[in-house]
Parts: sequence; structure tokens; C-alpha cells
Amino acid sequence: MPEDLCSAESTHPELIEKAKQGMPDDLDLDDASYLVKVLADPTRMRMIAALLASELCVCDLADLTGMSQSAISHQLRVLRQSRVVKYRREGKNTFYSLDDEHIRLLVATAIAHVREMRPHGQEERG
Amino acid sequence: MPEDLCSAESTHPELIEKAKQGMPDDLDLDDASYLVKVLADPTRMRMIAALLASELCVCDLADLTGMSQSAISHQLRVLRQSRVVKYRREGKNTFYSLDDEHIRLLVATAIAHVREMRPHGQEERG
DNA sequence: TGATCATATGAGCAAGCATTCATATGTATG
DNA sequence: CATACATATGAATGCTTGCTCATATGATCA
Repeated sequence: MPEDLCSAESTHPELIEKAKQGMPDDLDLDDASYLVKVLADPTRMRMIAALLASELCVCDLADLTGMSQSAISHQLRVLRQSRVVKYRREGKNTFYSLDDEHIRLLVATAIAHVREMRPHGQEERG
Repeated sequence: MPEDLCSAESTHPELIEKAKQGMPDDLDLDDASYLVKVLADPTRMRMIAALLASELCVCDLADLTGMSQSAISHQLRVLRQSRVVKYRREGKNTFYSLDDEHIRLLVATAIAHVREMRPHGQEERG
């Protein structure tokens, strides 16, 4: 609830209308931001990047990322709940793999972006 | 520093090696997860979705998102710092627009994903 | 110059989140 | 059945973050 509104005359109705037209609905936008959140953590990004090449068990992921087994297990729960990974039991191991091809494209696009941006001037993170 | 390691024999060296091969380096992965973080908030996702169609001033964005001017201004700072938007002054207004075509693809891909997933079974959000 | 409007910014706060530690579950194997 | 190992989970914790409120900056206009 914005207490802090602009005067009605300060906005640009034509531009707002134009923006509204092509805009996905709220449900799509909420779901999309929720999905993307999954990649928005360095540990999960590494886990997913590793799973792009091969299915892996929990210990493999812990080893690859340098994180504890517990940390990985907690993160896998997040990935399971957002349906980004699926799993399969084999003896004592549980193998995780990507459940979704869109993820591949999202990761590739994000990485292409940062690689292209880098030479021209690094991102300020501050 | 993982206190909570798996035994060395518990991992699968071939799979780990295979995963390592195609994996982007740490810098790429960190930058990519940092970039994607920008979309991982519903307010910022809405702002960016709006800016896909047209440049907009701060009040336009506040109006479109139903957020306060201050909240939008703070979020715009985040978007500026990650070089996702650029701005242009015109009189009292500051018009913001997207500075990056990759963002368009990221948003489109994320939304395509959630739309495809939805019919088959909704995401559990934990 | 003083008033007004658009925008930016700082402090404070509450909620979210990633990790750790301790422990539980579950599967194989002796 | 007991032990060992792989994985999952709960509680606690400290850091991050998105918002509000109050105020500062910066531009226009009378």
C-alpha cells in the first residue's frame, strides 16, 4: 500500500497503456520470478551447471561445489520443490538430474550475457 | 568449509569429471547468478516486464506496479547497478529503459517455462 | 529566490534465506 | 539384527533484502 504516491498528472498514460498491453499477467510474472530465484544463488547455480552434463548423487554435488552434504541436501529440496530436478534411487545413492530443458536455456542465456558484458566494463556490484 | 563431508568412495569420479568438463568457470557462474537475481523479485520482474514495451518514468513504474515511489526508486538503483537499465533525464522526469537485450530473452524464457509447466501440474512452493 | 514537483537516499525494521550442527530416516551388508 | 553409509530434516543463527518513513537533491516555474 503506497503512502508515497505521485501526483496523477506526473504519469504518462500513453506509455503506461502501451506497457500494459504486451505485459504478461501477474500470475505469469510471479511464477517466472519465483522460477528464476532458483538460479539466483551461487550454490544452486553451480549445482545446476554441474547437472547440465550428467546426473549426480548428493555427494558428487557436495564434492563439486565444495559445500557440506547438509547444505546440498537442503538446496536440493528447493530444486525439487520448484520442479527443476528429478531424482532416482539406486542402492544407497540418490541421483539427481535436470527435469527441465528451459533451465538449460536460462543458464546459457545468463552466462552469454555476463561474458558479453565483461570486456566492455565490469558490473558494479555495490 | 564443509565439516560434513562424504567418504571419498561415495562419489562417482567419472560423472564428476564429465560434469567438470562442460562447466563454466566460477566467475561466469557467480556473475550469472548475480545477474539472474535481478529478475528474482516480483517487483523488479514487473518493472522489467513493463520496460520491455516502452521507456517509463519513476512514477509510471510506481503506478504500474502499485508500489510506492520510494520502493521503485530503491529497486531502480539495483537495476542501474547491475546495468540492466539506463536512464535519461527530461525536465523533471527521469525515463528508464532496458539497457540489455539478453534480459528480454531471459524474461521470455522464464515465462515460456512457467506457462508450459502450469497445465501439467502446478509448482509446489513449499 | 522561493515554491513545487520528481526522484534519490539513509536509517530502521521485519521477513526471508543459506548455512551449520545435531539427528533422523532409510538402504545395504555382514 | 546391528552396523555403516547416503541422504534428509529440524532448529538455531547470522546475513541479506525489500519495504516504509523521513528527508535530501535537483530541476522547473512563478
